Amino acid sequence: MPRKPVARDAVLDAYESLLIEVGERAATLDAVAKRAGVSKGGLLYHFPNKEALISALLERLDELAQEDIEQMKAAPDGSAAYFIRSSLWADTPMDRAFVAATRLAEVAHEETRRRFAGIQQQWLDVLAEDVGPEIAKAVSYMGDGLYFNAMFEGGQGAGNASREADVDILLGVLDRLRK
Amino acid sequence: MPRKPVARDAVLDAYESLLIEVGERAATLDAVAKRAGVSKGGLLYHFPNKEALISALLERLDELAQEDIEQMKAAPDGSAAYFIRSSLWADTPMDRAFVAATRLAEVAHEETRRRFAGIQQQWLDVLAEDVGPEIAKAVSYMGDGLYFNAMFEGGQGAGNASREADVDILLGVLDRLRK
DNA sequence: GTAACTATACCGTCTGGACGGTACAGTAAG
DNA sequence: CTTACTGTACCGTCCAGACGGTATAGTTAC
Repeated sequence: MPRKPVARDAVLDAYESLLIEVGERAATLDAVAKRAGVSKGGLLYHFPNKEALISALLERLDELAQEDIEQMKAAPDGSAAYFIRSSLWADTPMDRAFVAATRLAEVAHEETRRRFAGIQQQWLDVLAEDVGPEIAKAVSYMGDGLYFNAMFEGGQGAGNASREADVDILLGVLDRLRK
Repeated sequence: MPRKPVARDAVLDAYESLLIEVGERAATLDAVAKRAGVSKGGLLYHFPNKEALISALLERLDELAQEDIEQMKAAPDGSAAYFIRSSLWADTPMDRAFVAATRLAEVAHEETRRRFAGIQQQWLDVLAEDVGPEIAKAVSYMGDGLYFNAMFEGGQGAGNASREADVDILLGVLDRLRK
């Protein structure tokens, strides 16, 4: 069999990084190829057009989201606590895929928006099992807020320490609500 | 005296609308001029370049934010409740300016990000006076979450009715926290 | 086992179109 | 006469995508 397509993953990773760090506008095919250490021709060999690149990213997001939801269900201190903790930017594969996709949703990319809605609904369902539908909503919005802020920091922000403190505060608030 | 510069505001409004509906990428100068019913030459008469257009938008945002914070302080049922209610997308001038500016922050526009951080801090301070620093954080993140979702609906979303119900839920949760 | 061939995994260059911005001549209203 | 535009023509740059070429790994045939 022929050699493995090492470039494919490199390109996807590079696209993700650029979306996070410099936004959709600057994540051009040239920039992606350069960051991935691949020629533009090579990039287009794997992804015939930009839409294909986006599709692959969304595919990856879906996979990671499914894994995440499994872990959430199995979390020892409840899915709500897990959810809040995991909404903090921690540079995990899931975080990266999520924030990268956020950039696309912002640019009014319909397919991306639909995927997001789906994932959010799944999260909400799992949360509701843990804390009931009302608190689930509150927790869900807090998590979104955390992501909203992570967006503005464009990757490993300086405000990481203070955000960690915020997560502890939110977990405290959650405890108060549980009673 | 010469006639008033009616085109200036029309251009700003158009830019705002396009940012909200189709994102930063598609909000080109040509598109803005067309939406505003103004020639491109006319647009560039008022705003010599795109950066000037952005500055004017941020100026408008700051003005509206100051007004909003005043109203928040004066809210009869407390600033936290006011904040949650006002975080729902209601197509107010403030909402429009805020979400439009969000689009720019996403594209890593530094000045916009700085302005956002400032406004958020002011909100947080006012909230803390009402409900204390911990709950203020929770409320602040819930509000951000609400905006985060408004972004994805790109203006008057279909999910408006269900979002209104969510606001009621969040207000209920807030009441539980207040005790 | 080696020559002929095929498929995969790339590289590098080019082009057509869009976009930001300039320039400038003209017009209409106060 | 000035302000507030319209309209068009144009330039430089950037970008998505097309295209032609190359290297190498497996496959078949003898």
